[in-house]
Amino acid sequence: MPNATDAAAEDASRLAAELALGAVDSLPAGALTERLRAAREQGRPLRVKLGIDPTAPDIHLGHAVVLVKLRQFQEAGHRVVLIIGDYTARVGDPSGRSSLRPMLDEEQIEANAATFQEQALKILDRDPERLEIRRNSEWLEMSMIELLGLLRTTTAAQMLERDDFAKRWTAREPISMLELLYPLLQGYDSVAVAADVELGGTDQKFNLLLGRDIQRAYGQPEQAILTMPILVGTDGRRKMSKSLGNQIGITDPPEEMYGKVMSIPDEAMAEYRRLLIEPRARAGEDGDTTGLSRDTTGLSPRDAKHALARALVAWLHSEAEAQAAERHFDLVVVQGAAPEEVQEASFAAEDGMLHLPGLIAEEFGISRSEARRLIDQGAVTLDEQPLAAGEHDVPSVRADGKVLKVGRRRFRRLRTE
RNA sequence: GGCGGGGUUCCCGAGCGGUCAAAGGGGACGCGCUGUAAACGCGUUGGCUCUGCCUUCGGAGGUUCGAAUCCUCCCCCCGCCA
Repeated sequence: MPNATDAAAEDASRLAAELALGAVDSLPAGALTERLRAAREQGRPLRVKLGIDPTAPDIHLGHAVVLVKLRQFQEAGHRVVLIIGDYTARVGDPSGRSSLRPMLDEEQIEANAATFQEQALKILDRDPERLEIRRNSEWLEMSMIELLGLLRTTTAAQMLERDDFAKRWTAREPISMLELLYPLLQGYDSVAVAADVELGGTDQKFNLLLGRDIQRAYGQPEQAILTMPILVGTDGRRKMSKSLGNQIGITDPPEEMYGKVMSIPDEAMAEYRRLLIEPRARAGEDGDTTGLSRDTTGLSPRDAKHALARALVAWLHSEAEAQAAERHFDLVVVQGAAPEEVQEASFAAEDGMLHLPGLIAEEFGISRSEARRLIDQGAVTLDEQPLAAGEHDVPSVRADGKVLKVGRRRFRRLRTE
């Protein structure tokens, strides 16, 4: 016979399972359930922490994986504490990379922090009951004596447990003091906001767990942690990251976003869908009326990828823009035709001739040499007619009014002055 | 403090007196193919007034007919021992 307490317990564990869906790890076992139960007893929502360092100006789909999960917590009535790591960004976390990243100056961090916040709100529910945004300079701007107190919580041996540190240590590669300090500061963030749960990518596992130790040292209940898979970038192999140039920014313009999604390898589609589309479809908040984001089983890979691209653009922009982006893709990329709108470029002819390398270099910001090479490689056409190798000058009458196409996606409509 | 390794073209990395605008890989770009800006194949990848000329191999000088390669000084990075 289940009494009220048992029923509540069962409820908490069911909810925990649901919230952990899609996560790689929910640690330690049972912790999330326990935190849920404790919060319920105290009649308050969970405080779910995510820290993002504004080291790059934009949020990409890799970040979005975690943000989508946070959104799920919000939908369940909990409170997200988003920490903009304006202070930690100056330290540089090496997680998942093998070298120190450069320290950023204040100005740059400030600019990044502003756009980060704005972009995160595209995904999160901004209701102040559900969202608290903090900057860790609020508490990390601490005195030396406080810092010493923090340092006391951890040993060098503990730090060297971390995988990337251990590797670099054995390989005799440099490990900076700053990097060693980073996880402590992140852990202190958890203390400062009294986090019940902290999310992060799997590369954050060590830092997240260390946060528990630090909370304990400060006499706080320890946070449960949830690690989310690292989304692969458009190359389909390495993690999505700005510095690898394989990222899809959540504010990328519709056409660009659509194209980038279409460029991911087939094998990566399922992961994108599972981490970005399905959680929202389940929650019924993706605003999708076409059903495109739901079931793609049975579709050809091409159609499935189109559906994915469309769903993502519809999510981060709008359904109308997604449709437009799809048309643009079919027209320009698949058919290789000029887009509906082509920018004009006027030119002055000399002796009735147009010198193309000069014009191309100017219009597209490349060198004349490169422009010449493109012509010689048959990459330049006038109204679909390829220019021959060495055909660098053409009679202006042959160019006037025509659509100049350079490579696959650069177009201009030519006009004589 | 002592010893050693290193700074090369977008990135990694070879070169160690001429045949070097400089191997190889990555990336990017182009063409072909294709369901796709996937995969695969081939090609291009310093600039220019382009069968030649100019600029480039941490910086400044020097040796030489000739230097990324040798010498001097300087700047920067890294490891080891203490």
